[in-house]
Order: sequence, then C-alpha cells, then structure tokens
Amino acid sequence: MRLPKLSKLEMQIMEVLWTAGPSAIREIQESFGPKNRPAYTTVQTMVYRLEAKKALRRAKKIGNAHIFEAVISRDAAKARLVDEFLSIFGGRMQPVMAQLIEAGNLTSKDVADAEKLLKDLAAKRKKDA
Amino acid sequence: MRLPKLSKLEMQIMEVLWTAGPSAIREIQESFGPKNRPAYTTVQTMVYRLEAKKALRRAKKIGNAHIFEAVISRDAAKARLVDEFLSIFGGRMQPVMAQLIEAGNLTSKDVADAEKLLKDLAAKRKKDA
DNA sequence: TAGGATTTCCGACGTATGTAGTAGGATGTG
DNA sequence: CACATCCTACTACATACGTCGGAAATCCTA
Repeated sequence: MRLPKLSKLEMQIMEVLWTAGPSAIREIQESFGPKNRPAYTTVQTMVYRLEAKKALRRAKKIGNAHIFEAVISRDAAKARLVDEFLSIFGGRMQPVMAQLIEAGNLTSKDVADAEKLLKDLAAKRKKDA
Repeated sequence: MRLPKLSKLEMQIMEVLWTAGPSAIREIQESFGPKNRPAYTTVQTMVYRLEAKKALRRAKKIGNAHIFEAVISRDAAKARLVDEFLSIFGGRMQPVMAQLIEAGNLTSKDVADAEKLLKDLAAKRKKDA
C-alpha cells in the first residue's frame, strides 16, 4: 500500500505534521481549534491507525511521549485524493471543471492563476528536457 | 438531510438513474460492466439505502419489480461532492488547481475550456440581470 | 395451473472511520 | 518518596459501506 487512502480527519492530522513538523499527540490535538477539537484519545487512535497505514512513524521519544513524523508527502497524499475524486467523475476533468464553474467555486482569477502555472510548468519542462 | 453524502458506489447507481432514467434493480445492476459487476443483492442494498437517504424513490411497479427514479439532481449531488473535496483542501480552489496541474490532471485545453465556460457564464449572468 | 424464474425483504458480516473511556506505567514536583 | 499528571496501549462501540445469502412472495409461461 504505497499510497494509503486517508480520510478527512486523517488528512487533518497529517496536515499538522506537514506544516508543524514532527509532533506529539498532544500538540496535534491542540492544533485543532478549541471548538471542534476531538478528544485526546481520538487523535491518538487516528495517529495509531495512520501509523499502521505507514503514513507516519514514531520519530523519537521525549520524556515518555512519542514524537510522530509524516512518512508520506503532502503532494502524494493530495494526488491520491484528487485521483479518488476524479474517479467519481469518470476520470475526466472537463465535467469537473464545468461543475466547479457552474457552482461558482472557480473564479476567473483561479483560471488565470492556473493558466500561469501551466505556462511556468511548460517552460520548466522544456528547460529540463 | 437535504443533500445526503453519497459514496462512490452510490454515485454510480445514481448515475444510471440520471442517464438512463427510472430503472429497476436488474437494469441498474446490468449497467455495470460484466467485469466488476456487484451481485444483484448488493445493488439492491445500495438502492434501499439510497432510498432511505431520499436520494431516490420508488416511481412505480412493473410486474413485481419496482422502478426507481432519482430524487436529487446530478448537479446537486456533484456540488455536494465538490464541497466535500474542497473542504479537505481548506476550501480554497487555488491549492487544488495547483495540485491538479502539478499532477498533470489538468491540461491547457481544460483550462481553455474553463475560460470559455466562464466567459459564457458571465455573459449569461449579465443578460439575466 | 404447476413449476421455474424473478423480485423483494431481511439479516449478516468484515472493514473503515470517528469517538472515547480505562488501566497502568512514566514523569516531574513538593 | 508520595502524588498529581501525562502518556501509552487497549478495548469498545456506533455508523457507513460494500458484499452477499436465504426465504418468501410474485410473475410468467408451458
């Protein structure tokens, strides 16, 4: 299972590790807003499961607390999510774009940014080739 | 629950109703390729659950078979999916676009199409206003 | 009309996910 | 050292999903 499927909560936990770096359970838990914060043991359970999925690992120990670090990259995880998402739309981007635009999720600025990104990427690929 | 969350298989079943119109369990099941086709009762179970979620309903009866029809629209369901997806990316399109482009899921043609769609939509909105 | 074919309706089960409590060991402090 | 804390390791449980099997009702056809 090179790229395990991660649920929403699992992604949120990984997000902490990706942005804040190696962290303890307590730190991960507290990174959730005071509002919708899951119980300590809930976070712990998810972390253990992520460990079983090899999405993260125990990096070291400070006192009696384990410090966990991400094993899979943010890009890899998100690419996995995108694939998952696309597969529901039949794997074609066009209907997705249409949906996004119809629903107003995609603005002209987003499209302009996308265009620029594409251009930059094309230039980069050319240079690398 | 105006817009229930639909899983991948549930979406595939709804897709049949959206494209083929009201159908019987058997027809839905057979619309899956001969390969990865779920058992009749599997499809049936999902249909029953979709019924409980009010995503579809029994339209009429032909012989002893029920004919089911979609209650929620394809657009509504897909918008729900998009929201779900976006929430994982923090609700912002930009990182999603970046991800899509980096991963090669989004081509310049897709972006061009998006641009055109946006333009058309803008024109339409102006006219309606 | 009798019997096979088709459907329905229910119940079951394994895995995934979200949620959390408890018991007990490790830690740090007065 | 005695304790209050903190963390770990387990266990538990509900809901959602995907997968069906079995029994009974219903239909159609020879």
